[in-house]
Amino acid sequence: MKPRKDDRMNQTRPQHAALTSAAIRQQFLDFFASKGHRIVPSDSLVPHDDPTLLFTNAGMNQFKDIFLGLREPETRRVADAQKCMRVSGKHNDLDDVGRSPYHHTLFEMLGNWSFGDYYKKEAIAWAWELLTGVWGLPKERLWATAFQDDKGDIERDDEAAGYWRGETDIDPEHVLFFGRKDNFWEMGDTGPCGPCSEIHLDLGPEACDKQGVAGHVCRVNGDCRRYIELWNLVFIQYNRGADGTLTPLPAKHVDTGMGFERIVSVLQGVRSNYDNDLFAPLIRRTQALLAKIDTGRDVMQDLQDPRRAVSYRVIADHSRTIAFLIGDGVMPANEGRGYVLRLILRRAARHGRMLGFDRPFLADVARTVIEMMGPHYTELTRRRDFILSNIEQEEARFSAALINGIALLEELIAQVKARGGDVIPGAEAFRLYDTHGFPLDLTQDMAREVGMTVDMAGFQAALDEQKERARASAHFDAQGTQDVQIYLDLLRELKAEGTVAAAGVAHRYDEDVELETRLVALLAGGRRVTAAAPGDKVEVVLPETPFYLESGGQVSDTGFIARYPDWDEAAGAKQPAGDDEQPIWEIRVDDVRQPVPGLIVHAGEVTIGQPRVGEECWAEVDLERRMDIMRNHTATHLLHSELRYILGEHVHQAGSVVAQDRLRFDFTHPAMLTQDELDLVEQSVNDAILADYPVGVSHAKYKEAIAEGAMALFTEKYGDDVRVVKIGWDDEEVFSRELCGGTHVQRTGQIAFFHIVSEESIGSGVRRIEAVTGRGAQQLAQARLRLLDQTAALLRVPADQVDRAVRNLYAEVQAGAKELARLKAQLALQQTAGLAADATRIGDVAVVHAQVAGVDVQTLRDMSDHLRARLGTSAIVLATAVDDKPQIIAAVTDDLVRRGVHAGELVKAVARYVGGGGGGKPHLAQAGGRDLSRLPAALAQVPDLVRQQLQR
RNA sequence: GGGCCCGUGGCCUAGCGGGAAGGCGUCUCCCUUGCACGGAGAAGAUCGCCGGUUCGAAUCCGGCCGGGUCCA
Repeated sequence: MKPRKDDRMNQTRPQHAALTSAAIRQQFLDFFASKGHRIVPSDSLVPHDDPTLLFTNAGMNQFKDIFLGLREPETRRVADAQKCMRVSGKHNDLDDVGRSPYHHTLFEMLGNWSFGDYYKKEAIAWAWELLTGVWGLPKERLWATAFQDDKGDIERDDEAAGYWRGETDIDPEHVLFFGRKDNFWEMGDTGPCGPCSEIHLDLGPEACDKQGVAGHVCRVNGDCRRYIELWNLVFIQYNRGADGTLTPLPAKHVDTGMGFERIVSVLQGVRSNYDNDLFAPLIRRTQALLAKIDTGRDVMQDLQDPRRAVSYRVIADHSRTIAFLIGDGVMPANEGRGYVLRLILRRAARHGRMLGFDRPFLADVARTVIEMMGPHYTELTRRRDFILSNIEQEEARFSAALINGIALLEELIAQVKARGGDVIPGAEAFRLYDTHGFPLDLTQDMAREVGMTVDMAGFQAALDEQKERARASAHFDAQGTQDVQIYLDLLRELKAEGTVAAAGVAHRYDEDVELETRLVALLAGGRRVTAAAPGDKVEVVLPETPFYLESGGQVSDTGFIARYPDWDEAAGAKQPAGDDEQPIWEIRVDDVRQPVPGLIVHAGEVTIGQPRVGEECWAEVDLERRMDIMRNHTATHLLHSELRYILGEHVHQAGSVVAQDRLRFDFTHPAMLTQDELDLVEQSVNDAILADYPVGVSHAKYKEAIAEGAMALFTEKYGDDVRVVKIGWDDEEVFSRELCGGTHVQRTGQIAFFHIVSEESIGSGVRRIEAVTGRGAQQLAQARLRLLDQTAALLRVPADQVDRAVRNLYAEVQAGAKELARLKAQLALQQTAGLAADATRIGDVAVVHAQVAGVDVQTLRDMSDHLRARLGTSAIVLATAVDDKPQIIAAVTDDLVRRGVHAGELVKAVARYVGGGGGGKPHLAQAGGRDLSRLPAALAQVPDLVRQQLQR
């Protein structure tokens, strides 16, 4: 009997039919824990310290520094499940999502790492043990690959192949060699790299999707779906230099990655990832939601329809991505990561609408994502409400964009139809998409409904043009790409000498603001020097430093490094003798940087003398400036706490700057703050200052600190040991508790005063508050009060009555202006009688041409209206002086207009005499000029002009 | 980082170089005991802000603020 498809699939998982994805993940982690690995949490999807990366896209991202030799690992064996995204750049799976069974925007990568510890033998043996021993995959269906250079330059990886044959009981025929494309891994053009060894699974001939294709042969690394890659074991053993040569690394590493969704499908015996228990519940949830809406069909049959099935899959895939991204602090926005989130969210919403959703539904699907994934990715559960409300808001924004777009498109269709066309111009379709965010496929759908098409070539051309423009203007600032190599060498050398500790330059900002130390290295112009002279720009390395290094938004300290004359004298005289003591040499420190982890350099200028490497010296932080910074930093925590209290728990920090003169705090909040809210926030922060809470710094384990409710920044990377800044009394509910490495005042009272300077938007859903404290606030208050006093003096009222005085003054001015206008109008109307009597007669036509004193243009118009009504058939030209410049109004009755008299031409001709121009409608026109003295002569022309026009 | 669109009485919109218009809402009166009833009248606008061009700017140009949207 021929085995049925299902039977065959079952053969690949004989032992664990009921394994859940959560159990599989846990078994992986437990397995490597049993092999001495430390299990670390997944890093954020938002990479820190790596501007080249939009999203975490591989398990090794968080260990990149270790492979590059920039950071020492805390332990040599780790394993984890890392959330990753592939939606941009080299790896872009977005377009395949939903169409292929295994491409996802968000996925988990299971990995185990060795940092200079175990190597190929163990990595191979353990991978085999887990797959065949723990998970019971059939050995005869597994294949292994190893590296053999197709270019013949690099050594063949017989070592790996040998371990496959020697350390496992894999069929030796199943060990194959492949070239660079499949089996050599490089991080970039230069840097660590090495051969890799992959494990593939044969799903059986039925899995082939190229059956019947002429010449197709199923094979490992082939082009069909029969053989799938399960696990990639990378052996990092070389460093590729800038010249392309490979040099063996002293410490060899292992970097492995196994796609979680795929192994779950394999172990659960399903063909498509959308059928495993990571995705299927999301599809079911979507169906259940849809079933509540009258779609006119049985949604339970939807998956039979390939097009609808794609929509369900896209929604399932994207809802995971959306929930995780927002969980990691990414907000829908019009640029960067936020834009990718918006794109994905709107794609999902669009697919929902194609299925028949007529109301927001994504948050409901995301709720299921959180229920499913929350137990392992606890940030989802912690930020549940935040995630859901953000999804709701963005979906609502999308709905608004659609409604607006539909109205615009209907208008456009009507225009095209009016022209007798049936093609919507590409440029117009693009404008809808580009400017109004209206999806192209919707434009096409709506066009089709009325028998029209869209000019796709035109659309594409417009899109290309847009892309070209964006690319042309993208200037990637070559931000002083100093060669890090010099710093790496320097640090290595200093460590070897023992002048700098193995852990790097000791960072003592927490304990001291000045300390006695030694100048261990000097750089000038990017080169190492042994001495420097006044005026030299230098970088100074000390074995330990009291200077704060910019981090967590707090700017670096400035100050001095100096050597004093009493240095070598008797003990006890080592203190700088006082302010008036002239140092032997002095370097002004303007900035503090860390070019490579562990190496802190003080950048500045030599102001006095000639510092020499090896000399002892004092490092002194500018204390006054540091105090200002500390006030601002503690105030930032108070502000954060109050914003959450007053606006709600949805407020999360989205960045901050703590400088000496101001603080800047970015946070998530959907709307502009009202004045009342701002006032309340400001007052509450000041109350907290006056309460004079103690500020304490403690160290804790990350998990414990979070469990106690400490606020952590979304995008920040925290080690296991964290520093917690607590504001409040011990025996009461603490006021604020945040993970923070910065410097703070001891008691909030030292902040003295807090004042908000501005509140603004920096993107949808993110607000920015700038504020001042202490001395800055005092100076600001002084300047403002002075201004107020001056204003009060001008108004001749006490300062506290300035607002009322201005209001009264304004009301008076307005009332006066109104009354003046009324009187002027009255006066002017009284003049119309005289003007009418003086009208020149040209046949049956009355012509009025006169200069009126002390009126405005509006009054002239009113007068002309009256004159026309009074005189009947008439042409009227009235002028006056406004700001010493002539203003002219011409009015003509309708019957005269029909007889060829045109007020616009009339007024234009008159205005020409006074050096101006004008125009208007045939019955009413307006003009102005420059030369008031010629106005009488100009007006005198009017009867002739009217006569000419009548004769035409 | 680069584009594009929008900002007009409390709300929604028209006007896009020469008298700030309409609808909803508010107020007064009339009619009417029902539902978004009908009629007459009134109040309410620094046309987002600041500059520039022009005889003249809600309108054109530039900058800023606020909102929307696409690309990188």
